[in-house]
Amino acid sequence: MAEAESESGKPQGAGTQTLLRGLTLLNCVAAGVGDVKGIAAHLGTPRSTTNRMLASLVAEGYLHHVPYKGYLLGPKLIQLGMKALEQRPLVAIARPHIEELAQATGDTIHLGVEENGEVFYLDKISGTRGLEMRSRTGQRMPLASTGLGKALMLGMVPARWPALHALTCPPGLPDGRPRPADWPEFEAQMARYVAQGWAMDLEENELGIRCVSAPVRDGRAQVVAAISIASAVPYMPEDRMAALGPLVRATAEAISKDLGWTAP
Amino acid sequence: MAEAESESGKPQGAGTQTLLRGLTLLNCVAAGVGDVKGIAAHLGTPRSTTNRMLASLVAEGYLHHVPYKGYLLGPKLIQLGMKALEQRPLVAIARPHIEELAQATGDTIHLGVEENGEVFYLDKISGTRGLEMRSRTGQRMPLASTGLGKALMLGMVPARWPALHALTCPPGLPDGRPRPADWPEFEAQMARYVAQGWAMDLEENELGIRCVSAPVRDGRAQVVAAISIASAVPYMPEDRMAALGPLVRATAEAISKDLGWTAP
DNA sequence: CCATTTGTCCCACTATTTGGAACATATGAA
DNA sequence: TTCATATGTTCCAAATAGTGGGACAAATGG
Repeated sequence: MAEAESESGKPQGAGTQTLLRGLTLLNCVAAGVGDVKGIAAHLGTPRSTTNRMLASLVAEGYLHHVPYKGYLLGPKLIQLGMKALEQRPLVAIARPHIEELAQATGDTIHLGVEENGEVFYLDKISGTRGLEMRSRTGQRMPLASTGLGKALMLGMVPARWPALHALTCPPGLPDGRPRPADWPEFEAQMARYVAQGWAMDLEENELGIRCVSAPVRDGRAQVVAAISIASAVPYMPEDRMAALGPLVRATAEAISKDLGWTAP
Repeated sequence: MAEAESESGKPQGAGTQTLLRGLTLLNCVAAGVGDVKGIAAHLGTPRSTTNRMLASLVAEGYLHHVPYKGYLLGPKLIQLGMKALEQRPLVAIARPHIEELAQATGDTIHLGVEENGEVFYLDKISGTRGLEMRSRTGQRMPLASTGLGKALMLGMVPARWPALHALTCPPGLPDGRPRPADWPEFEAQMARYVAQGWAMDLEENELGIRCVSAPVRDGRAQVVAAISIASAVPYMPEDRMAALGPLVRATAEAISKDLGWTAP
């Protein structure tokens, strides 16, 4: 079984084939592939091997099994996921701050970090305005089109901006879809955001949704996360955004202080 | 390596040692054991094997690694956990529990969620007492007059109760129709239900039908559903309801645990 | 500075996993 | 009903994937 080896002879994740296969299987099911045949196809394993793993995962509660119907992610994964959130000190530390912010604004608050060139949503407090945002904890989004993402980009060297911007706006993208400004203007905006210490998202990720955001720094002054206040356009006129900017920034700095950061 | 085999000679999760070990490892970390030595001890594996698995899990994002500090659950688990919540086939999960409850009581069992200020029936198991209830899966009912609804209301801020109560009892409602108690008394009842963790419906929705109910919570301790035991008055004297209360509650909590909820 | 714990390699041995095959059962469409 | 297909279940010889001991370097924390 010739496995993919990158260039030199290092067999990436060697010595744990069964484990990695099982985890890939879980991702398969997470992606919505719930039938044995489909799973076996994705994994490249024969039916007998696939069934053996499925049975074990079901027995341990990592999968749900509806006989002759299909497989779904099980309760044990919910438990693990929740624990994973709890264990992130960032989430625990930021909670009280973003709760206060949610209270004060009535809008939806997000907490996220950068991961592999994307935003990773770590926490969300839904606003009290009745409207529900599509965003979800555990979700990923592009950096350049989201408020959170732009705040995270404020902590990177500007040299990385073009690539990230391009990644969000691939050439030949159909019109009519929300997207960030084109490059030269995008760069100008970012420069302004750096200067003021907070960023904006003007319906660039989702039509009708605007937000203001700010970066969170750790003890080494590195940007490690970002928070944002998001709401529907009617609740987010220009002047309100201008007023909220310093507020997100202050909250982000409060969190940063809890992480050991000290104001310059 | 004598593995635990339950009673007869069937080796429980055979053919997936590495996978199950890896998952046990994740649970280890979830339980707060973040050092290699501790993990190896819990698993009963030598350092070399333990490290190999750890490295793979870190590489795939299932664990966080702070070198020479320890291991924490990783972002991939947050993703999977959230997906699991989305996929949560409430009905499938609750089924075995409510079937058991139906078996034990012989009464009609309902499973429902809140939707737009109403109860939405997701599942129903008819009782074995010969009488058939009008309720149907997919049906909607008021919150304040049904057992399910009141259990769902237990998870809301009490500030929402008056509106929901009023919605069920519009002014000028003709007499003789079943209805919940008038406001001050209704509130007193709800307070008692909150305290005991389960609710009652005394022919408030349908004459001749009484039921006891309890809320079901998810991993975030949010009330996401409710279950109820319903039957005709002759089968539901006061003292039986008092006895069934703790039973519905226990069943509801069993379902909650399957959804990732942990007892406070 | 020392005592521990950890990260990283190596490698011979074998227990663990593999995957083909055959059969029983359930599902859904005709 | 029938059929065609997908699924659940078991077996077993082969060999590969995983094991675990050991030796070394590096980092930690007192």
